[in-house]
Amino acid sequence: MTDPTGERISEAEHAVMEALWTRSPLSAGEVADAVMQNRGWSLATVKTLLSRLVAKQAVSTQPQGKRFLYAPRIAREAYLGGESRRLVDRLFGGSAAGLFAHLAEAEALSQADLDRIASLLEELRK
Amino acid sequence: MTDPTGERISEAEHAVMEALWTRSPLSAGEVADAVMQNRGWSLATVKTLLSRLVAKQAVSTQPQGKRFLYAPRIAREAYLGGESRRLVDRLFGGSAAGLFAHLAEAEALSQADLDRIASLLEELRK
DNA sequence: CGTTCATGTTTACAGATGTAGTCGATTACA
DNA sequence: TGTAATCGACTACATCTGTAAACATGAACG
Repeated sequence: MTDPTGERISEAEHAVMEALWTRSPLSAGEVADAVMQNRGWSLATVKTLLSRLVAKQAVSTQPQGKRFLYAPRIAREAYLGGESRRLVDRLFGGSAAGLFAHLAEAEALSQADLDRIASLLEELRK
Repeated sequence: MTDPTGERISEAEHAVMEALWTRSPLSAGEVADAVMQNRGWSLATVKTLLSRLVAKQAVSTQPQGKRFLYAPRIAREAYLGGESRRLVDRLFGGSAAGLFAHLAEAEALSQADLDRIASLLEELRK
């Protein structure tokens, strides 16, 4: 529902989504400003990405005078969930614990991560 | 190190890698047999994917008579690590705990996941 | 020895992606 | 009111991906 068509959002498009999740609605120019700080894109590129996102129904437009204001149509949470699940399914046979175990073994977990996870766990099991 | 060039492995290519991680070295035909069970690929497709993986230095070849035997050049662990890290970096600002929190909130964690993670945690903090 | 089978190599081709330029309409400023 | 700055739409184009056919060649079999 939050992802009507299930169309995939590409890496570059995702950067644009992040801008819109941070603040919206925004005009194309504003999105470009926000995004150009990290990626070095030209305004033209940002406009293309916005069009594609609109086509994918991931972003909605609302006319303001003669311009458009763009806003996300899919929630960040839903996107994160989809991507996370896809990874867990593809690489760890759907087991989130598998992913966790892997991160643990690879020592990819900081002490802060461990503390935070421990407290979340406690929450969940209470 | 285990990924000399850092060339990305695509989704389809990954399926071939899984076959080789399961058993190797294998001839192209054997890979095709293994992989065709899940994906419905033709032998031609598998051969293309193998070539691309060889080009990407993700798979090595060793001549056997007139044909090649293919084997993974990058360890599965390294691949999983790379992909997991990429996701965590891109979507959760590098915080594995962020990913965990998300999975937890999305109720994407089964009781088994929780138990397993709890015991892993205990291990780690001991 | 000729024919078929398996294989690696080459070529193909449509769709997705990254990155951007051009153009016509509009708006806002001088 | 003329002119420059904006903006959306369209076009461009190289690369990557998914999917596969065609071809050449050597091997195995009859």
